[in-house]
Amino acid sequence: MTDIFFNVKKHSDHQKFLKGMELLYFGYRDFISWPDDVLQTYGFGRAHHRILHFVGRNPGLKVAELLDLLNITKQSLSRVLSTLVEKGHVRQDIGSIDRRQRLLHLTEQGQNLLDKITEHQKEHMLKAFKKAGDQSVEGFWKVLSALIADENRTEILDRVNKDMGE
Amino acid sequence: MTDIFFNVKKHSDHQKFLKGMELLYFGYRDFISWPDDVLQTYGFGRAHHRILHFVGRNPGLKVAELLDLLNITKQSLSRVLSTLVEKGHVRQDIGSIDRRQRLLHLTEQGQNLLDKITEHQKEHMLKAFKKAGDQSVEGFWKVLSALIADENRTEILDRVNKDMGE
DNA sequence: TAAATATGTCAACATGACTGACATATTTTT
DNA sequence: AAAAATATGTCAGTCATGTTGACATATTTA
Repeated sequence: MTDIFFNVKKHSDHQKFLKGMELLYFGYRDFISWPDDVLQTYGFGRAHHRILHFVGRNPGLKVAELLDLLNITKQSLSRVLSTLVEKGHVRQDIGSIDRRQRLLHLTEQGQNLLDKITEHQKEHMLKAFKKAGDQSVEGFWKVLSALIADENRTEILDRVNKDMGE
Repeated sequence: MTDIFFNVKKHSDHQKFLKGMELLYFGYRDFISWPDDVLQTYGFGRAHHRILHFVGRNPGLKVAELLDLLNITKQSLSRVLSTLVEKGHVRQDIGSIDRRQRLLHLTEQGQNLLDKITEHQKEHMLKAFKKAGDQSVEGFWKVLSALIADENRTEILDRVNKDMGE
């Protein structure tokens, strides 16, 4: 990579912004599209992947917590979650303290599917991390954290950092 | 920010991947949603914003080049582009050498709209950059560049780096 | 003159989001 | 004990943005 293009001091504020948003757009677009083919073979889409991921990361997550985390409506969640439950990838346990609650877990089948979906995406991201270098990865995390809306940041960072960096 | 959570050496590969993808998801989601309200007052969406942006960045862009850059179909582009042309934000010039081509430019009105849409998003991103620090911004750019699919990277980086870092 | 190319349009479909209202089951409050 | 509140699910309709495949016009190239 031509280092001059990554030298922040040779960029005006406007140029920094343009480069930031364009790289974010293309990097995100390409990264997020990686699992599309695998998802499609199961009749699933990106929203299904998202549910599988966050339920896997937070076993016992309540439906209301998931709605809040993903910032989507009940209808949006229900449409996708129902399919995952029906097909046996997610199971809903009744809350032991509050039996109205539905606590979400991946089934073994769901975990296997998630692993399969994630496999190449993980490989791709780790390869990108290796190429960019450890310090760049730390910077990447810092900028992204700072891009998260103030009102969401604390909760999101708590969840993202769960069980790591200790 | 608690530095320990950004210490890459205290993360396994799996943890690096999880943190990367989750921060990318939330950072992108929140950042991209900023202009939604302004867009909506014009009856526009994110796809309109995208067209305005890339046409503004590449005056004289051919329709086919835009299709290739955004990796979408003619139908998708046409639906959105037509509206922008009809409402006077984009104009199509006939190519002087090849009169079949349509060369896209923002009108003054379109540039004004783009400036308005972009204003708070830019402020937000620059604020995030300031918070994270110059070295983090360089890392951010490097990781995102490496996340772009191999087959897209050269062309995208050429366009992104146009007129900057010299 | 025929073939190829650049672009536009059409209708139908898919995915994933939203609104607003209504429903059941359970817990909490009165 | 009854009413109110809460957790979740469902419904129908709507919207944004993507795709497919076919067909069209205008222009350039062979």
